[in-house]
Amino acid sequence: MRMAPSPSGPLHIGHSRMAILNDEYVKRYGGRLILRIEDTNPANIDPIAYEQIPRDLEWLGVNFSDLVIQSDRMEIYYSEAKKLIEAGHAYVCTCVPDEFKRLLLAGKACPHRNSDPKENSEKFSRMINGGFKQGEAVLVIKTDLNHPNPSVRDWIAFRISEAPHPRHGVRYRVYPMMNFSVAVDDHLLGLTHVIRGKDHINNTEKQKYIFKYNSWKLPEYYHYGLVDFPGVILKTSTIKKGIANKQYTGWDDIRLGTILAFRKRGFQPETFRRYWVQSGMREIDSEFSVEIFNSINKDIIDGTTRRFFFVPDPVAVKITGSGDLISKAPYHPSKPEMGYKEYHIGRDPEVYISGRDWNSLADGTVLRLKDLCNVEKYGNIAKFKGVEMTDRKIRIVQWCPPGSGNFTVYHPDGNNDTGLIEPLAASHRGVAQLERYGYVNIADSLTGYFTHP
RNA sequence: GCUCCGAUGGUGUAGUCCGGCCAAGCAUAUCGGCCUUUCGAGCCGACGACCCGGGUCCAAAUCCCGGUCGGAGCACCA
Repeated sequence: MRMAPSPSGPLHIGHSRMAILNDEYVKRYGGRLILRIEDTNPANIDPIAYEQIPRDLEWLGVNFSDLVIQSDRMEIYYSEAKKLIEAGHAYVCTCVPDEFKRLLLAGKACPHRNSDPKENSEKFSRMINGGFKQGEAVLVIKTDLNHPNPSVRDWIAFRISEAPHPRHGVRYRVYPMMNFSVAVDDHLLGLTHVIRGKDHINNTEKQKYIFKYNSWKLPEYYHYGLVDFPGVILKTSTIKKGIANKQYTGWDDIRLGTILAFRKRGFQPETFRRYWVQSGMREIDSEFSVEIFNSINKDIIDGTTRRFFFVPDPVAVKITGSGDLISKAPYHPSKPEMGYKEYHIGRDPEVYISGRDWNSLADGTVLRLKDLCNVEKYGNIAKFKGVEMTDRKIRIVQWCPPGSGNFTVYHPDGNNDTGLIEPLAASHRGVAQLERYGYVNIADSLTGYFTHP
């Protein structure tokens, strides 16, 4: 099995399906999993990817047994190409690109198609040695000029790219196209099964010619359907542009669909795995369900997540007529073993309640400050009405004690909420449930990232 | 346009290869109820689907044909 991302940037949630499906297959049935970085287009490489892709995979719990970098295997591709040229299965074409296309669409041979292997070998060497400029010559694999799908007809295997390569600089100028290097590597690395997206079905057709010409054994191919991620920003070029012009803070900006962003929001690796395993390998296209993804994550974290109070849009409220007030509550309502939080806030304290609650209540309404006491609202005064829970039907709200710090929660839709957070939460790190608000990854005493409701 | 692929409730899926045990399972969402000092979690219940039309067959979500809709690819990206 193998995963073959292009190193145009860190992995995003779309890649995670490919990685997890392959990994899951190996975990269940045995075998090896190769991470093959496909960096054969020097113009579209972000060096950060060489480091970050393995890190993303590690975080996802995907264990690969080998790491292969295609640009380190150029000599192999060259020698495989020469073999095909000598066998008469490939030729160097120096037509202008438009002419080449026109002929193929018409199902006609280009004038170079029948040149003899010797001449082609020589021209290919000239390509490698700099005898042609970018765009002047390509190596083409002969297939079938009458193939019903025009894109499968004689396809390009190598082209010249003068862009410097982040790993090799200007050492190479002739790079294999994905269909060539993929076919060669899939065979040479001993691949028995290939799982990849349905968008590669046509590529599989093309790659089969390489296997046929070499009499190589074909792997089993599986193509899963495409997933639409509504509203999720995945496109590498968009992200890069956004980072460059400061619209995004980086690859881990929580508005993005990168693995880094989900991680920052407090999603668990296991969530990705469960989601993609549940989605299966059907060839049907589908829409990513944030709802289900969130629900899986909640299921995983709810039982171990501490509860805290966050008060967005706070208003100060003076409690009158109370004795010394003490609030003591478990960090998790059904897990007392997780410990308790406790505040001693004295007599007639000033506390903070969300304006969203307080302002929606009429004077004279009795409400309960959770784990503290009942009060009756009068303007900005809360008349103390006892600490005992007497009526379960009244509104129960979260509140913050004196001394609570400012806190901002950033949401993936770009909005944020500011307010106060209770002192014990400000020193907590990681995902917590902010009661009646949602799950939030507390990054520091001032900042949290919204996970999901 | 051409080539290929697909179609199960709001959403994600199981079942389709080898027709009957599918008057269609699960999850999520929604709605009720219970429980709970969170609008969280848990428990119970309800709602809700085999794209359409033909055919084969004792029997079709499952096989065949036609249609419709949707998707992918279409050449110096991976």
